[in-house]
Amino acid sequence: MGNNKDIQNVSKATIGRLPAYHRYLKEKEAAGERTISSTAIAEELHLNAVQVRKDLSVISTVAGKPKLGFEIADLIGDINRILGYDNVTDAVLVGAGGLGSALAGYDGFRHYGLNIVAVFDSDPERIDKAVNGIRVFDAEQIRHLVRRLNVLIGIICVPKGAAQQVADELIEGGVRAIWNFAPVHLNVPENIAVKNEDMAASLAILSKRLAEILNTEK
Amino acid sequence: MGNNKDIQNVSKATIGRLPAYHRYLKEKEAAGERTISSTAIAEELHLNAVQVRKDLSVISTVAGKPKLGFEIADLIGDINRILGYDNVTDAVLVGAGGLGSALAGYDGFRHYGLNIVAVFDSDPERIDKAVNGIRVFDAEQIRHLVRRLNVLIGIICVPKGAAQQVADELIEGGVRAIWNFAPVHLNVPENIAVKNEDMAASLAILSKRLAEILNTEK
DNA sequence: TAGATTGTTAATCGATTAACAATC
DNA sequence: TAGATTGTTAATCGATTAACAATC
Repeated sequence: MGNNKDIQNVSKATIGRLPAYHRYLKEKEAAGERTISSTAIAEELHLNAVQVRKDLSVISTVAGKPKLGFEIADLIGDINRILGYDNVTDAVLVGAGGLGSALAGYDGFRHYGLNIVAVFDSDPERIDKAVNGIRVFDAEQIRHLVRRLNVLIGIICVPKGAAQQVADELIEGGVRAIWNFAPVHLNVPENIAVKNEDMAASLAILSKRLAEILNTEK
Repeated sequence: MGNNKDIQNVSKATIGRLPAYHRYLKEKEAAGERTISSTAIAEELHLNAVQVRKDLSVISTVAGKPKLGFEIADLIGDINRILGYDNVTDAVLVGAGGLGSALAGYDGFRHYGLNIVAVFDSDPERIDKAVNGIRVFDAEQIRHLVRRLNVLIGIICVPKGAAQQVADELIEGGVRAIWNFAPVHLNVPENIAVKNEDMAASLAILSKRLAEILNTEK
């Protein structure tokens, strides 16, 4: 049903900017500041001030004050609540290769409310070892363990040939959201959320901007 | 000034979809198919067929044929050319930690025309070792080596506290595009392209979709 | 008070989708 | 030929930005 100020009533574009606001606000808070204006945020993050104000109006429970701006602590609290940063969500990660191990080893996810409870791999060399203190299980166990641990989020870091099958098994186990780092499109039922981390797409967009910049110089 | 069919005349949204088309077309080509319809692509990638057709019309040099569709080989060639997949661009990577090493170790970048020629780190333990056959240099050398190697793209995989300084040094060395994996906003001159790989933003968007899905079920 | 800053309505922009004629 | 499919114009949608009144 949902609170008026919850994640569902916030546009995808705004949601995507909230983590950047959060980081900046945390920085300012650590520096001892108490209030901040939309203008200041916009300037720092190279955004339009009206856009920042609109974003904040959608998520903030405490209005800003003309001349003063917003209470930093209030805004941080609002973003924490909307993005679920203060309640932990469990996830499993499949694929203990380079990227998978790096992600499992990244403690920063905790700040985003994400807790990786198990890692899976099919290589006997890796099974039963640990990555950053998280045990690596046999990939055969995915369905079984995901169900038992009642996990809703799965992170896929396997080579592209294995990704679809891993996705199927995660879903069979009960996962409802997949964060996919493998360079393939996954076919999943429509009641499953997928977010592709498409490095090739990012690189393409960077290349376009580079081409534009180099071109305007001539 | 630029060909009519080049990266600059293609919208950002379209550019972001090209890598997915490319992967799918390669798959079909490997399976021995010769032609493909926009409908088939749209169905597989869960896109709108008109959107696919429009994307293809912007990038293709050879028109599709009613009833038949497009020549797969032609489309692959067009995307290769537009995204620069068949000419190699050199890049350097800074930060040989978990994520940096994983990226340096990912040979898939070669297919995207990206060639990492040097890695930098400030940890003496890592300097002069190699990651995936790429030598790790002292981060002190960034400016010097980037200039000597004439590299235009820098990839940042250092902890957030070090990212801004690394960016500054890369730019001083002559880098014009930065692919930033550190969770910080970088301040750079406006003639420098930056693409932030913001994991927190991706996770936030995935969480939103998950919340929606779970909610419609009740 | 004067002016910086908020919050909102309206205008603009870019991207997606619908409708449909052209054609192999 | 009939029908699947392309290519394009117009309509819609979502997000950004401009304009401006409200207010601390």
